[in-house]
Amino acid sequence: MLDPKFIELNNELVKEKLSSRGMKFDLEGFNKLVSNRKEIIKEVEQLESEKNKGSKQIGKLKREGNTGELDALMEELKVISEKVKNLNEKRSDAESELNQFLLQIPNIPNDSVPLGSDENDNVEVRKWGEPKDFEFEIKDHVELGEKHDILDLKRATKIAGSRFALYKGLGARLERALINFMLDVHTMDHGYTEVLPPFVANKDSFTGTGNLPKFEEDLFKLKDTEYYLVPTAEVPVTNIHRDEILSFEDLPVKYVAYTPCFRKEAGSYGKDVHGIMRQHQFNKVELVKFSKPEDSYSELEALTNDASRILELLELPYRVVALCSGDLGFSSAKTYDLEVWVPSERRYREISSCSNFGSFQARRANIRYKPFKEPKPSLLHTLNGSGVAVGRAVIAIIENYQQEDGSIEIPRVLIPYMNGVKTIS
RNA sequence: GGAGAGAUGGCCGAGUGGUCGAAGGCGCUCGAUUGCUAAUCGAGUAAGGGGCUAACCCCCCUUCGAGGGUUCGAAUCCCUCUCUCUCCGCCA
Repeated sequence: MLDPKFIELNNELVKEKLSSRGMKFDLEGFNKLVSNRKEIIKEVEQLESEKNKGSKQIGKLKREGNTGELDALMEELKVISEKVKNLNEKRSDAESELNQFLLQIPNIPNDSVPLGSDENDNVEVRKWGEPKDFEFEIKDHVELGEKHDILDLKRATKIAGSRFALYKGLGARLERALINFMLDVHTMDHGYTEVLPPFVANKDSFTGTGNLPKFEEDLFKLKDTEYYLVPTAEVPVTNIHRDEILSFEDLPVKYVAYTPCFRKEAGSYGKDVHGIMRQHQFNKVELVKFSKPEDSYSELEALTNDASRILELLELPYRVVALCSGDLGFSSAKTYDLEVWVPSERRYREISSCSNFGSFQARRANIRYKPFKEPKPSLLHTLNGSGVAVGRAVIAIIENYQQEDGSIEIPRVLIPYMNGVKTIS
């Protein structure tokens, strides 16, 4: 959520920035809502002040035993009280209208974000590793997965439906090995604190991170409850500190969490129907940071590096892409995508998305910190990124590490996590 | 699932219709003092919103788990909900 005061003071900038991400900002509507709210507040507060004074007066008169003017005063206050009641209803209407308006508005892109309208305008920042030249006919992860009986998509469909996976044997172990490997690297080398959060969260949490109210159709809601399955660990982990005030000394706070992620993938019909690229349920190791505002962009660079290091250790070719304004996620001020090389598609595919949300989520979720030597708490900045998506890492490993005989080598760093298994054959 | 108790400021905790935004304590900040990481004394110490302002000061409103109600007036009375704790039952 944007700061209404900031919008008031910078409405041209806001308009321009939002249009860079393809959104038309209704300035007139906004101004109307704001001034409407202020007017009502002024009026109601004046009446309340009158009411309070009168009530105090009554208390005083009663104590003094002076009952002469009581009835008249009480009658008068009754009228005021009625007015206040009515106005307060108007006030809460005005405030929730403004709130609803603000909740629909995406974050403002940072100045460093390249301008553009869609993913074709994203900018490649750097590349690591070389896509391998295979001297034989390669197979995709589905074919290889079935061949070695490590991936059983047919039976997954029987159990649940399409877009679900059943890992078996060394496939299941590979998934688990990756999770443990990633958690170890981020906790031991990168200084993150491991958390294991609930896999469901409530409405307040989803509103805090910006998934609600706008994106309810992407979520699995549990029937007859207020719970939703988490689409990413970002939701429960960012909400760890909702409605809290942290000390500047504690910042940055860095968490890493493994969770499964549940997404309806509404609107992606026909996209990535083959294999496990796009699932209703997938595993992910997520990095989340709470940072001082002045540090958040350097923290974003660091976070992106922490995520890329996983790919480097796995020796998977990847590139880093800066999302353009038009492709930016709703809550994000700046995003880098990490894209891993997928041989069967002969292109890079997203495996991690690292974002700085500025104070956008912090305002919604009311996460603040006490700055050094300043009495008033202020909003901190939140960041997160996948470190990395486990299912897609499995695809990348299976395909990039395939051998001519159809066997799959295990990346060196994973062998200890695979109990010494070096090849799937 | 059954029975009971509770939720107050950063923390602990008093407060059952008006002088309560809230005693007292801890913590923290500042000052004084003692020859030395401590003790003692004094002062200060919630958040959000609105107005004024260049900014501060100041003024006003709201907030005692959340939401409603009664009342001129609610931390205090009534209703609903959420959460926590204790006992019993069940259980990975």
